Amino acid sequence: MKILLIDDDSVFRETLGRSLRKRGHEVAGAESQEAVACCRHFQPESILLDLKMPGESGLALLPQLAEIVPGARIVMLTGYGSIATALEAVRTGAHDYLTKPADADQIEAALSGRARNAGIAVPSLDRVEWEHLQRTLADCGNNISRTARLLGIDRRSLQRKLAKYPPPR
Amino acid sequence: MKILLIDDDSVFRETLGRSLRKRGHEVAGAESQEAVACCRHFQPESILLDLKMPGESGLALLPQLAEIVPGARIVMLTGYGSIATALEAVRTGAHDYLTKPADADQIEAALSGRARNAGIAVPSLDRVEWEHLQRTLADCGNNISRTARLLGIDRRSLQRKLAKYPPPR
DNA sequence: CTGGGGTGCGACAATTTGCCACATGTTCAA
DNA sequence: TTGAACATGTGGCAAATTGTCGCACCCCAG
Repeated sequence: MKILLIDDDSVFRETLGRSLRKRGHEVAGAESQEAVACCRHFQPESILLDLKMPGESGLALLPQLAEIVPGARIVMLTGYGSIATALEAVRTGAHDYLTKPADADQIEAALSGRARNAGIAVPSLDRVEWEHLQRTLADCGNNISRTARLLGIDRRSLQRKLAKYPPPR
Repeated sequence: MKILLIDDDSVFRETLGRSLRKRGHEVAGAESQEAVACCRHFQPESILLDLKMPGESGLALLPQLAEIVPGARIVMLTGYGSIATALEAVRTGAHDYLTKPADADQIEAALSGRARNAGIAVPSLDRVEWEHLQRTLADCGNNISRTARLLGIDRRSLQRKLAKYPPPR
């Protein structure tokens, strides 16, 4: 399968690209800038599109890509998910939506359009907390003080949480 | 606008129905059982469908309703929200997806297809924890031990949380 | 330059958790 | 009927987390 990875993080593109090639796919990578051109040349069957990128938002890119390769399966990827953005993505034309961290298996499944996740695993309490926290933090433009106020916890506590989880991921 | 409310909670149907009628809509309500038949007779333009119902899941009902009234706008409603279920709903044919608690304004907006969004109050961390906890607990048939295991916390801690929050709320 | 915000961090008391134990219930199958 | 397996309610305690203050430093509009 011809897959195009669009993400401004080159390390991520490389890592994921390697994994997908091992599985027998033909992979190309691109930053948001080159995305449109690259898509035109490469004519991928599947596209993995990062939602949050410095330059143009993945959401803006989506319609353009869909026009260039109408048959391609487009999957949005984002660091933290919210239902609102997921719906937004799907409405705009995405076929699926994933949140990081997503392993190569999940990504491949989504790109293939294979049904995944029959059983919706119940996330742990910590997991839920972490996701909500990340989402809110992003909404606040990484403003820790404001985030803490919104979440109703002390800034110090937020700092500690942030300092603790990140490493293990 | 002709609106059909499908939810097994009659109180909820009544309350919401009243609000929507005040806004000048023609509203009918139905339980999951009667949903299909009711839909056939009423021929609504919009349908609000509860995702989680005792009998048949809203998800199962969705395709049937869509067939009966192809032009209707179908909005899923659920007590908790997860990206996975939201996508599932949209993939199955829903036009939008809301999570309780949703006020009449939000619901009306969604049913009308108007862009809503804008001010989605950020829930506090405690609030998120509480909701996820309640939802999981319900999934486990109020089995505290199992819930605690799923959530990755100690049974004792869960008990204490349950004992603490309820009163104020 | 000054005040208002934001960030990072140390310290300490107040809470909350994790964990074990024990006494009852319930349920199901031998 | 009896026993094993599992659920629930509680008590107790050490360990971990949180809430709060305080202080130093940055940055930026006034």
